[in-house]
Parts: sequence; C-alpha cells; structure tokens
Amino acid sequence: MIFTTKAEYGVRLLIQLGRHGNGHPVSLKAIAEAESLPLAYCERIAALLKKAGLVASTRGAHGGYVLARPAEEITMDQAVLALEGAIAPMDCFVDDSDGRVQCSHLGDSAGACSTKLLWTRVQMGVIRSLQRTTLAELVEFDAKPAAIPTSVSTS
Amino acid sequence: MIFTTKAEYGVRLLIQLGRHGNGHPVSLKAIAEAESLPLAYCERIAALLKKAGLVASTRGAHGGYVLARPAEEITMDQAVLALEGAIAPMDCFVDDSDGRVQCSHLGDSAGACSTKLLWTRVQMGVIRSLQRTTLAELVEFDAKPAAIPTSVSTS
DNA sequence: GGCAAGTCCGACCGCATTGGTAGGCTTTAG
DNA sequence: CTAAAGCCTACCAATGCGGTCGGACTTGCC
Repeated sequence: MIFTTKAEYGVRLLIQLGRHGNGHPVSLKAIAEAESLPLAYCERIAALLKKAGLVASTRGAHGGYVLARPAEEITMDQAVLALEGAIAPMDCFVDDSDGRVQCSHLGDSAGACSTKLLWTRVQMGVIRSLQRTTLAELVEFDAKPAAIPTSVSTS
Repeated sequence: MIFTTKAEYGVRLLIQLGRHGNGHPVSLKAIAEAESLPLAYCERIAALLKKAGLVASTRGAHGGYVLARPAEEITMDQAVLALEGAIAPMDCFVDDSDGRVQCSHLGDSAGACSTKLLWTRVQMGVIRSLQRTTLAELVEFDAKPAAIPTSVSTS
C-alpha cells in the first residue's frame, strides 16, 4: 500500500512553488534541480497539477508555474487526487464523482463485499488526513524542520 | 494508492473462518470455492496469516484452518500488516519494528523530507482506521449487510 | 527576425511487482 | 494405504511505474 512517486514529486513541486511565493513564475528546471528530480518526469507531473487547476503556467521565455490559489486554500486531498488519479484503498473501488469512490462489485443481493466496510473506513481515514493538511502547513514545516517534535526520529 | 488483492483475499479468508466459528478446522478448498478464489493463491495467503499467528492450521485429512484468537481480538491492522508486509504510504518509508515505519531519506541536516509530515499523518490515519476495525465486526457486517447505513450506496 | 528559454505532448522502454499456475512433497484420518 | 489436506518452491504473463527522448509550440529579448 503505497502512493507512487507522482504524489511525492508533485507535493514537493507544490512546496517549492509555495516557497517562491512571489508573483512571477518559477521554471520547472529550477525546481527539478533544487529537488534533484528528472526534469522530463516533472513536466508530466506538472501537467496533472495544471489540469486540476492547482497551478497556472505561463509559456515562453521566463515562463514557469505559479500556484493558482493561495497555499492556505490548497489541501492535500486535492493535490493527491490530481496526482494519483483516485484515492481508493482497493482497485475494486471505482471513481464516482471525484475523490469519493465506491466499491463496484456486483451488488447482487446476498454477500456483496463484506470487506467494503473496512476499505471504506480506511479510505475515509486517508482522505481526512489529507484534507486536514494544507500546502501552507507543509511549506512552513519545510522552512523550520527542527521545531516540530513529530516523534519520527531520523536515525 | 491501493492495497493489493492479498489484503482483500486475506481479509475475506479471515471472515470466512470467523463465520464457521466452530472448533474444527475449515479447509482452504471450501473457502476458496465459497469466495470463488484460486485455491493455490489462497494457500500462499494463508501462509502469511499463519506466520503472523492469526490463524492456526492442522494438517492431514480433515485438516484446515482456525482462527488462532477470538475474532474480537483480531484487529485489521494486524491482518493487513501480515498480508501486505508493511503499512506505509510511501516507499521511502522503511519498516522499523513492525507497523510503525519511518522515512528513510538522507537525514543530512537541511531539507530532509518536507513531505514527511504529510505521509506520517496519512499513515497514522490508515493505521488508526485499521485498528478500530475488528474481525468480529466484519463477520457481523457480513451476516446482515442491509442493517448498517454506511452512506455507500450500491447504484 | 532570430534565438534561447520555457511549456507542452506523444511515443517509447526497462524493470519490478502482482496475480496466478504447476508440481511435488509431507502429514494424517479412516 | 489412500485420499484429503497443508506446505513449499519454482515458474510465468501481464501490468504499471519510473524514466527518457524527441519534437512541437510560445514568448521575452537582443
């Protein structure tokens, strides 16, 4: 059970955009170098974020990307949904509208998914955790990493 | 972000064992037929559950599997951990002892994982959702599926 | 106008994992 | 002794992921 690197890179990308909170855009090349990520791969990820309306782009020379909204209004469930396609704990869950997904097993009377209850709870746990985290929070955490006692010790 | 079918099948398997709550063991063949799952694959999954001490097996004719503990004491985080290997939202999280996993990126001073905060929260959300669900609950849900209003409507 | 710096877009590729199968062993009730 | 069951190892096809390449198109700037 893991998110792919799309989510990881995409969130990192958003954080970088949040740090350079000026008006003028930041090029992907600069971000890719700062995070040491492959540029071509970042392009595809940025496309996902743009399609979801989280970032805006200006083309041509001195172009680049900007956050389409203030970092406080960007919650991580929007980001991960855009990057990962869906937030479902099991592949029998199919997208319904957006974010909210449901089990798509044969609903024929008896039986159904007995595991549906479990995966639905897990899904809600994930989505709520993501919703509670804003981009602004991550940007701030990135700025002063030593301040917060997260009980996650890096050996 | 999905669990594999190991988790799905494994939980289904546990539920079946919970339903036949008698003393004498149930053969995998019976369960595989009841859930229409490939038998050989179920064997490997049952091995995972056994290694984790969730089920006990008796070999030979009329043998099979039994829950090693009462269904009320089996929480889903134990099950999923046994089946899936680890409960980590990102593959840069490496297993620490069991269940609790941590980011294993280069901890060299500046930077570190700025996304660590996010994935840690998600991980906690998943684990808490799993811990709150016992096998007994799923068995009961399986018995009377119409009684609980889960807001998950099967169209 | 031309050039360089950017975003965009599609095709392609190696690799690891997943889901599943096959076959053969060992154990044990009847 | 035999059939029913657990066990165990090796194998295999398909999928998706991470990543690359090449080429468009746009645009500021000299």
